[in-house]
Amino acid sequence: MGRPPCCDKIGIKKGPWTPEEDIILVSYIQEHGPGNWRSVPTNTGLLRCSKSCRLRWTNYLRPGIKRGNFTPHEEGMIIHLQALLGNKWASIASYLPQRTDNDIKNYWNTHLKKKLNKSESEERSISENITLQTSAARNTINHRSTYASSTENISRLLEGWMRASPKSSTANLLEQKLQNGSNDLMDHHNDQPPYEHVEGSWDHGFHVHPKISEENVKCDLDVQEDGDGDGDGDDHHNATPPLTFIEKWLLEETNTGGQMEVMSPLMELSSML
DNA sequence: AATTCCGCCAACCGCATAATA
DNA sequence: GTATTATGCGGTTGGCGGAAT
Repeated sequence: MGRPPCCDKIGIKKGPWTPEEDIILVSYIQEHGPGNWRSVPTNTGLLRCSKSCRLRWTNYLRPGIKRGNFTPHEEGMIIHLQALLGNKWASIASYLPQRTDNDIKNYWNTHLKKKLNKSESEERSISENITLQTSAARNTINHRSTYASSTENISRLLEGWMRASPKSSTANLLEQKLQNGSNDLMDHHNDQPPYEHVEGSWDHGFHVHPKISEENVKCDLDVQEDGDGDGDGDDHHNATPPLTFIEKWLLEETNTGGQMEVMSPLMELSSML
């Protein structure tokens, strides 16, 4: 019953990959394409489990991966996407096609978290001197970890975005949706990346993210709203494409190589967090 | 020069969900 | 419908290299 076992744990090699193993894996995937990881160790003779092969491919060998320092623009995107989505690294990575979720996660844990903590404590020391602060404002500062779970706060973030974006009408719609009670924006387990139109190619040194090849572009927002009581999902589908504002905005930012003048309001927002 | 400390990052582990017999 | 495995994801760890002492 069920599927056959993934791989027997006996004789499985662990630890760093050797160049020889990399070559074997890459040439196998070039021939057969990524996927069906279960058969990779068997067919290649690699003494690795399928998981390890997949991870090695997605995090290191996959073409189109950008390595090295993160640009300020990428940094800004990560900060804001993290505020919006929480620690949904795969979802965040889908907005930064050249970066892996692992890379982003590492960068967050080693750089950005410290950076934000530092600015947060500075912010706190300043705020302690301001007596006319509302308790809500204090919560914003002191409960960053739960920030993304608040629809209200997401709306506030979007307010900042709208100031920076020309697509205010779409933004308004999205904000309305959020204010109507949808708080599922951060739940990206079923999210599809926004760049499904991007075509991967070996020739261009770019590979389609595994998730891109799946054509079901589903919107968590709409799904959430279908369950909000009115049961009317069609209107929403006609009214707004899934996450259009956020996704297009981010894509445009990426494609233009980083427009810091547009990012600056976001930077201000991040310092608010 | 030797040792210790610290930061970075590749890889592993465990869990949740999807897929399949 | 159920049992079982595959796959994907996020959290965590361990090794390596450079900085500090």
